[in-house]
Amino acid sequence: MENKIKNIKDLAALLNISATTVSRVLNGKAGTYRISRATGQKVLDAAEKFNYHPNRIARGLRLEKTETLGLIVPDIANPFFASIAKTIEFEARRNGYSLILCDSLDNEGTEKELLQLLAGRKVDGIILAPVGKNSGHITAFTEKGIPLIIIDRYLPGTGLPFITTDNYTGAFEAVEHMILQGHKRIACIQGVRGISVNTDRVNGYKDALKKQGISVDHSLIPGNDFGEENGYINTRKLLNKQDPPTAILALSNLISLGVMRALSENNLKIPDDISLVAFDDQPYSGFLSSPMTMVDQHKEEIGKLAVNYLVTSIYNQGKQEHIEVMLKPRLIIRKSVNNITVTGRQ
Amino acid sequence: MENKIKNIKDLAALLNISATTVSRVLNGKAGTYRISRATGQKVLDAAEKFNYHPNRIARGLRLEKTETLGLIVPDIANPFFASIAKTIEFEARRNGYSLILCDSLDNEGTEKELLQLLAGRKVDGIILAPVGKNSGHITAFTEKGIPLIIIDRYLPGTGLPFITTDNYTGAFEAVEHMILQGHKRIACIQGVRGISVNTDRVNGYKDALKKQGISVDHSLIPGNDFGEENGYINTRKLLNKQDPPTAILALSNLISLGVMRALSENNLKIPDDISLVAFDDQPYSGFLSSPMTMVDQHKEEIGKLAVNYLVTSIYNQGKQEHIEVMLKPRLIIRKSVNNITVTGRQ
DNA sequence: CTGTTAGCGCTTTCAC
DNA sequence: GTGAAAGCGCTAACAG
Repeated sequence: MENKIKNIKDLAALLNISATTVSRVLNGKAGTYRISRATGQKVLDAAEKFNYHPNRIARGLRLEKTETLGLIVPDIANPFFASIAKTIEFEARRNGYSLILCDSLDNEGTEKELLQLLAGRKVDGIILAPVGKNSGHITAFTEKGIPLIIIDRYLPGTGLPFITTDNYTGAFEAVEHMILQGHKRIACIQGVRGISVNTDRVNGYKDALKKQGISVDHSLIPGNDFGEENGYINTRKLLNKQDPPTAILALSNLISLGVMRALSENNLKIPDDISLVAFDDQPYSGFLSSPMTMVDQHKEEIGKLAVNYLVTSIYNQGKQEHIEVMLKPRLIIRKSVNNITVTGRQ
Repeated sequence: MENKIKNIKDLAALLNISATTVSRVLNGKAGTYRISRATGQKVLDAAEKFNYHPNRIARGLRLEKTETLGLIVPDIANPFFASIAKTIEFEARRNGYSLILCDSLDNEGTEKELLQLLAGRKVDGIILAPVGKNSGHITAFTEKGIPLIIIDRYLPGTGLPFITTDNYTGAFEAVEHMILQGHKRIACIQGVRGISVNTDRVNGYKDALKKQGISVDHSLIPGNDFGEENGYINTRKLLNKQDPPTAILALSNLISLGVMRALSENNLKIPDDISLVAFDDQPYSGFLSSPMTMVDQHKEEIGKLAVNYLVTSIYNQGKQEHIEVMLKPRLIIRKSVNNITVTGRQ
């Protein structure tokens, strides 16, 4: 029992057969090579007994594939990306892949380095939730031939395949909901300007307004970051206006946290004093000071589709089909939007 | 520019030098081997120009180290583990390591498989946030010689090194805080029984009670899971008692979400009708229906210490120093505990 | 200061 | 049915 079986040769020597045979059996090719049942079983038993697992590094070198996927997200502590990471890890493993997790810290330079790093580590595919508006480093990278799929955001005009949420519709429906509750002065606190997710949401917001004959007031569309602080600062500014909004659409869950902080500092209650809808439902969304109406994205679906796409691309020797998927979001109506049609409040 | 430089040999051939020299320069050993400035620069320039990065798989095979760390958590979508993963990824990368992320789905069998998987992938070290009470598969595993550190929970009597929070003190101080606010009937909704984190917290709870001369009522210590549902069900049961508690200590953030759900279904307000303190502060904790008083763990510190420990162990050829670290938690007092000393409410 | 050679552990021709 | 030998890309001994 104390024999040190460190590689396939040791095992082969022990059984008085060749490494080749052991390799074949262990890879389930006993049939293909017509290896006798006796030999096959002998190998399997020994591997089991000595708890031998082939060295996947050596295997990777030889096969020129590592059965590893890379995942780059801007912030794994953000519950949105954490949820996505969970389904991706699960799906990857189900398909025999391991996941190298990289956090780009919302920094484009880091993102670029990370792509290089993953290339050096010979991952078989990459799932990227990109940071910013620039995509030069990504398109340059795809020339290396490693399959890559963009999630969450997409980079228009680059031809990079992506899976994302139909953010336009998400915002449109959220705003329409608020309008139906009587709101006319609706603010929209933006995330990073110029990136697809944000642009689409803002456009959905504007179009919903226009459709109802409400003109767009650009002073009601501040902000330039998906973080909490941006929500806080801009809510304060909005509240200081002579004609403050009766409702706010927060373009991320973190922004909504900042909105709530500013509101509570001003002793303003949701939804009595002001209404709020935010993007991306979280487990705690229903338990906030006012259970929050949210635009929910299909995080599971995004993760599944991304992995499947990559697995298929890898199977086809890296030939990537171009796909553009936009999943319809879902408006979860809770209690953060006040109906002001009757009372005419504010 | 269209030369395909796919390995170190190609680059060497192009420059009419040996692969050895290229390797040495690229590994920063030009000095050690007294390689001429001219040659050194030539190599660096060419690598830059052709954007050549050595194949780390081949390197890993040769060096018998992959510069990869494995991280196993029970649920990466749980913000507690997501936060920890973030600092671990950051610290790992800072030390030149990449992170393979594994989610054990709170399942011990999966955890065991994952350990095997990581061993096969020849990670240089493993950070494990274990699932359950059993540790046989872990101690058996450490014999393989891969440095491993336990975080979050610890396994008493196994001699496995760990970094965790002083959960006893965390619970003790939380309960003491509630008692000072006049509470005497304080419930404690447990996570998984028998694991260190839970046991320590329950003991801290009991001892705080005893210290103040309050006897422990075992019917007030229900529960057996860290999830939301457990919090929900047991809160309902507690509320149905003829003598319900005036305060609840929830032993996880997810449990507290379940508590809040049950409370809101019964139209009970925090803290007016019932007080609540929970473990593990989250970004949203301050924005809940009542800003919640929380026992906060030093997630960053845990991540940093774990990586540093592993890096040191690896540096020392896998000789692991035995460490047991218990970080003092911090009670963040917000508004979810009512002072009932004066009114004598309930 | 630089190069030749061997070998990490695996799989895959090719041979019998 | 099975095995010997070559080689994936890299680096460490051993030369010189």
